[in-house]
Amino acid sequence: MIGQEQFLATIFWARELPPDEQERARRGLSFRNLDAGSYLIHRGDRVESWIGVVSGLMRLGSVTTSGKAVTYAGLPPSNWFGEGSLLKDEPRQYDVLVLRRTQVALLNRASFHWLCDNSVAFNKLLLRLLNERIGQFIASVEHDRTLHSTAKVARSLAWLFNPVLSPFLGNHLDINQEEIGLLAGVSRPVANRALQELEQAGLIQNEHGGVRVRDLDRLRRYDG
DNA sequence: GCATTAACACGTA
DNA sequence: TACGTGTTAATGC
Repeated sequence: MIGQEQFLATIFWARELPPDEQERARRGLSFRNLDAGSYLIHRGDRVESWIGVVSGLMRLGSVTTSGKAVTYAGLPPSNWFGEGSLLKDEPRQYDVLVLRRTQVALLNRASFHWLCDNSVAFNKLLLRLLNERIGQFIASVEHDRTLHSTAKVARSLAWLFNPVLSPFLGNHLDINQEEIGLLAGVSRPVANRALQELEQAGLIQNEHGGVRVRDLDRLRRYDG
């Protein structure tokens, strides 16, 4: 089992719970290491746990009948997801692809439901995350028709760096231009040009194998 | 027109 | 050396 110190350092919501609930959550946690290119979840899988990204990068999406990959969200470190399927007790609705070597934390189903039934703090946490996701998806529907490639990249980055959904991420992330393209749904050359534009606009700073966000508010609102 | 793929040179870890 | 970046040419929607 994970130690108390590591628990508080790696699980962003740990400190929001009172000590007895922390203990219950800590006992329900386990960890897995995943290789790039593998799938953590396939659509239709049984739901076994609530999942948090400790390190690395994954992509939540699905594959259309014609075989085209569609991205719904990037999953950077400290992002927790999958509560929807747990709450509804239904099979997974999406695929989760591992983009680069990743470690995940798994809160088992029994602990998740115990916290839902007994912890006010945990329910507040879930409400906050769900509310933030609703905002993201509504904004996505609103803009999807009109966005050009640079704006798509800007929005994808802004989503990754959402401080409510990924509070431990800070303003830097190890992610290369190919991976940004995969998240934004554009090719690598287009991602490359978009990143240069966004850098010239002062919104981000490109680093070798990574990105630093300079102005998250403007990045979120960027429309070309 | 703009995007994609494939290929190349170059720089960095 | 292996990987990431920047760019171009050919091609497609």
